[in-house]
Amino acid sequence: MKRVGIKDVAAAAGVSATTVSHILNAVEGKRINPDTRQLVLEAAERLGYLPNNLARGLRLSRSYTVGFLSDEIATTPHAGQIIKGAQEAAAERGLLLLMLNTGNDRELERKEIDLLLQHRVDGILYASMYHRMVEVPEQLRSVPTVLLDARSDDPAFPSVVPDEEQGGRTATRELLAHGHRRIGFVTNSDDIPATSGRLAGYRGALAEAGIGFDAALVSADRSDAQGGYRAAHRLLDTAQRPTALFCFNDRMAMGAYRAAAELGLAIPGDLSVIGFDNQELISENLFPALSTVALPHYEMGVRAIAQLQAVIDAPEPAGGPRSQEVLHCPLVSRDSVAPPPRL
Amino acid sequence: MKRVGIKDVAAAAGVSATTVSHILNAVEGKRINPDTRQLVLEAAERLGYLPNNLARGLRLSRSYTVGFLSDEIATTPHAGQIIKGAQEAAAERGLLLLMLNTGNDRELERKEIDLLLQHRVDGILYASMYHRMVEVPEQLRSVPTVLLDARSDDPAFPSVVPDEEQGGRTATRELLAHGHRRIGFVTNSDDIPATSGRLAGYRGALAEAGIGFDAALVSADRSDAQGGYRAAHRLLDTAQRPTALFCFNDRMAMGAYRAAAELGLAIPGDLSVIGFDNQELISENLFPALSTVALPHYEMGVRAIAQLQAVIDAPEPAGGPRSQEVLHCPLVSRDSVAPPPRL
DNA sequence: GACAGATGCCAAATCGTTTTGGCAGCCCGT
DNA sequence: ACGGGCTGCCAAAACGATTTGGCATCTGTC
Repeated sequence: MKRVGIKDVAAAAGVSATTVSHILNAVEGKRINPDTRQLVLEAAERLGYLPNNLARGLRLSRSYTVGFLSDEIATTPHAGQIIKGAQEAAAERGLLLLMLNTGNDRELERKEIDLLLQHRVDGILYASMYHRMVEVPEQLRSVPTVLLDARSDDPAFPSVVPDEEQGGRTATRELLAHGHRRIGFVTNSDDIPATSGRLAGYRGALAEAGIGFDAALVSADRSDAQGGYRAAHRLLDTAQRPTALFCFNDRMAMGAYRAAAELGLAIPGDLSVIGFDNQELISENLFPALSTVALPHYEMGVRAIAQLQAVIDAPEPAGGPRSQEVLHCPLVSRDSVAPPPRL
Repeated sequence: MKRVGIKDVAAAAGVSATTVSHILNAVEGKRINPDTRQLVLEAAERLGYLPNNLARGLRLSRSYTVGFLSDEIATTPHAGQIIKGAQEAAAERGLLLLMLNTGNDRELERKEIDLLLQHRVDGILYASMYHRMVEVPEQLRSVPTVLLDARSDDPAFPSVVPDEEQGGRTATRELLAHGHRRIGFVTNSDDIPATSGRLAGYRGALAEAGIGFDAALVSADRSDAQGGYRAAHRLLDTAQRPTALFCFNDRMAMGAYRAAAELGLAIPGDLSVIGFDNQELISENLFPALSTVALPHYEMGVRAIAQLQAVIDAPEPAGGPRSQEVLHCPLVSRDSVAPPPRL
């Protein structure tokens, strides 16, 4: 089952392979008789000709392929949207995504990058499954690379990350807009951009509203449902309990729901809750459905490919720093936020 | 930044490209002086030689690349594990995964397959994000293809799917083993293998235990938390209410939890609940943590690659039917199942 | 009718591998 | 000293596209 090549098309159309190539690639500055063009296009169509990308790539030193290298694809459902965004944006540009994940194994990572280089990828998306600082492997200096949901100290690498601070501000403003003044922050204590950024956003929004920051309203614990449950309990068990909770993520919010239920507090009647991440599996299935702030995963994938394209097109624009893109985190309003109870 | 080629290695080692190729590929039946071999290996290492896969593929008509074509990568977090399994199994064989998703757009799918064929993939994994019957596109007949989490009426395509019936039996047996006799089944009414298979498993396990099937114990609704909530309510509001609930999936189980809470039923003290799918985001974060049956996503990815490899190695073994693999769904025991309450 | 410039096409080189079919030496037995 | 069989290597031809540098043929002008 031999595939048809350019020569088959040439033979069928009665011209040379050169001419077929010129026509199919719409080469500039080549004069082609309209009749011949028609003949060739028809022959190609009829034979179902598909150019062999390997041969093409060999000649052009271009594989039309991009490596997508991520630390852990599996741990979070977000992965899907990032990949989808990158994949669709890539496809629009005629690029295909070569997926690999390293499992945070540095040695494996080295081998995988070698594999990608063997395949002569046009560029690499170095992705993290949660927003963090990374140490970019040396090998990636030799190939166009964009950091996805990650940043490096080295400004030579473009990056695309979510705007955690704006997200935190948005969440807090949403609660303020409903009239809340005592707003608890259920957070965690990891040293990652999400933690510091969302806290900064929380404080910023309070300051805008002329509300002083009260450390007693911030409670940190593990960033899962258990942690959220405990942290929320600590805040709600106080005499002057907050009327609203901003939770670091949806999992912690899920725990806060349970704490509220135990205390007989109705959401959102007695207590408003807002989450972060928009993990639909949780936020849509909780009762009442959880208002939250979404991470722009799809958009991040799209932007990363756009950045990569830019680097590929303009390899070294003066060695200057590359674009560090920060993406907006939109509010997703559901049913867990309402005005505070009347006293 | 020219990459080093086989000729550079040859020059550095003072031999011909032919010899380098023979040595690096450990070609059989070629006599090589150990000293020369050493020399070449060192030169290759020193120069950081990486073979150009495009050139290699062109010569061998083999791209060492596999297409992963799925309908909707985004809708379910399971996707990650399938991809991970496939990716790791592929990497072990020196294969890279080319990811594409069609969004159930038949026209887009056609174009994407063409793209994969242009890239001369060695084979294609045609994946679905939930177990179902599919109509395989004609184009896939010309390239080794394996169906992943999907089946076709055409036995020419090997497939890998989960054993829904065994899963349903396993879940039900777990409840029976704890002493339950009145077991409700919270299910849905879609016409998919999961629905019929899990029901069959439920009935099978009951029969094994000598318990008659009671249609009043089966309640169908939408397959999300809302649906689970309603279906569970219907079962629990009866006079002779079941002591345990087998839920079609973890989302429905999440709804069942809420129904139980409303009725003042403690889990697992008053009511045992078991789910299906093992969506960790839910099952681990519910309180108490949800016992459930896992879909073997990772394993499915691995097996699909193994099957694909088999097809690639033995293109047409007599036109006979290909292997239809059905994978075991293991029990994941957490805290939501206990013996029934004493009357 | 001859010449210049356009027009329309093609032959051959190239990209970096693998693979086929040798070709020199060398050793050995006679 | 000579022929034969090993040993160890290499030259050249693929693979299927793109690109460079023409080369005929035609058209119009004088």
